Amino acid sequence: MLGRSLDLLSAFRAGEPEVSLAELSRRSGVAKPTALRLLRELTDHSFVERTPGGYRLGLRLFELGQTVPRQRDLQESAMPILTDLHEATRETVHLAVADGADVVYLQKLAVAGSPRIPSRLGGRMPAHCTGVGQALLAFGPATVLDAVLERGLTRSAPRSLTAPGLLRTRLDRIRERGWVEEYEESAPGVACVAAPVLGPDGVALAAISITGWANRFAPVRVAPAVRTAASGLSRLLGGPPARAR
Amino acid sequence: MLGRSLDLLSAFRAGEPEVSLAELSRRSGVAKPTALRLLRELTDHSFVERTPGGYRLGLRLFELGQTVPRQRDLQESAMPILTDLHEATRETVHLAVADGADVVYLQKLAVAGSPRIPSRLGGRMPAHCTGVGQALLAFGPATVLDAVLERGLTRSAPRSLTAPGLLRTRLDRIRERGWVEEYEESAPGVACVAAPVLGPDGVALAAISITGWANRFAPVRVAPAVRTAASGLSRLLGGPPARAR
DNA sequence: TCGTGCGTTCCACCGTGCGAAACGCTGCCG
DNA sequence: CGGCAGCGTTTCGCACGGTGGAACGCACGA
Repeated sequence: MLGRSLDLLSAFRAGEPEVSLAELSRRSGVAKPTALRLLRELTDHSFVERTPGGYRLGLRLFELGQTVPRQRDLQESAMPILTDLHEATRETVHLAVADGADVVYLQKLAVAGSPRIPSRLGGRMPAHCTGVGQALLAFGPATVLDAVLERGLTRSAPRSLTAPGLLRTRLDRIRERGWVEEYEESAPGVACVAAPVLGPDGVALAAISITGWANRFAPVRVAPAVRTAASGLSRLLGGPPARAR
Repeated sequence: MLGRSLDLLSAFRAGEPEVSLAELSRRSGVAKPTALRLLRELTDHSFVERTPGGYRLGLRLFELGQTVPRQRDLQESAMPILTDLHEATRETVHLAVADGADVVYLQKLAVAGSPRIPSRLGGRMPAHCTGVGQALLAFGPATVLDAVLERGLTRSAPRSLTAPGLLRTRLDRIRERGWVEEYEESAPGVACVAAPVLGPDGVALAAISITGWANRFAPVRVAPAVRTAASGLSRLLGGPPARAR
């Protein structure tokens, strides 16, 4: 019963104001009578809300979501640093962690006029085709890279890396420099600079990035700011400053 | 089974890095073997994570929490307005909605040096002793006031309103002025100005507030800015501008 | 060394969850 | 206007599966 309920919760999608019971049943594979019963119980606990046209996720999930320690602790420590970086560079700033073969965005400070990049607060993207992801692949636990290679390198943009050998070469380069310069790999026309946030054991537990239009964005110019921000956060979390040459 | 799982999820508290299985069992009333089984299944789906000393809520809940339509749609529309208000006044800004007899904070933009107020993003507080709550009580659906009166008026600060009659008088005054001036009712030394955000039917569906130290905070001075912000958001959401005399 | 409380396993004891089939309703299309 | 498709909901036969008291082994602290 629990498994089915969690399947139902996972059948909701970001950006949909409401979803019908029949559609939730189809997406989750849970039979309609069962889905109806489970959704009623989830509604009683405010995890789901009934709407005229069906159902939507409930406010209770937002409340619980805001108490997840892995997000909350990191985001609280990072916020002043991310705000400074955002004001100093006037570009979109991200904080992300690795989860399986993906990165999950714990914070995103956008800017009016900046590119409409596919990243979303609370959303996830394949690690190999984002700047923060490549920082985590290079400096994070080996399990992240294993997961990426096992799943295979999907293509998010025309210039996404899809060959494992090229990815390894790229990661070696990133380890040398200490930061990532990603160019049109997550979306066309978009460039990104990222740096890892290291924990007490010297392994990356998060990454920070700046993203902007490739045609007006000099990565070499903003890299010092990103690295300073990442080092500052590393220090706050008890780690060494980000390594570099 | 589902009810117990949701009870377990609700047994976690904000700010706790991890909780033991025994403690979760005590708080939720679920027997230890049952709690163990359910936590294992929740861990398999990433709703919960195992830690050295017990368990913590998992990143999946943060992800789902960020796709709750009622929070996401409102917060996305409000963000530019809240950011402007935050920069213009340099005080702490909140966006909240009503839920039962409480308000839930959908957004909070804090300021260095501002009072450490008990509100927390994703957190909830009794509606009657917050500025946003009083705005929602005055201009929101009657069900919110009913819920507050039914639960009774708890005291969050020495100056909290606890008499139903006084609350009604206060709400009448708020309806006349169109905005809330709350003075040390949520926490000592803290003042707040709030205004309702009206939906297409003219009923408040959210509220915006500014909070700061009472000794340096002239509510009459910042009230126009809060009301302008609330009116702007009302218009965006298809409602009339906030009423006032 | 002993006591306490932890996480975990065992197992007897009950329910309870599941989904196919069917129903009544609504909206759309010919 | 009638027929059809798909919806939300109910019924009910059919299995399992969930529950928690008791007990265990372990770790920690006094």
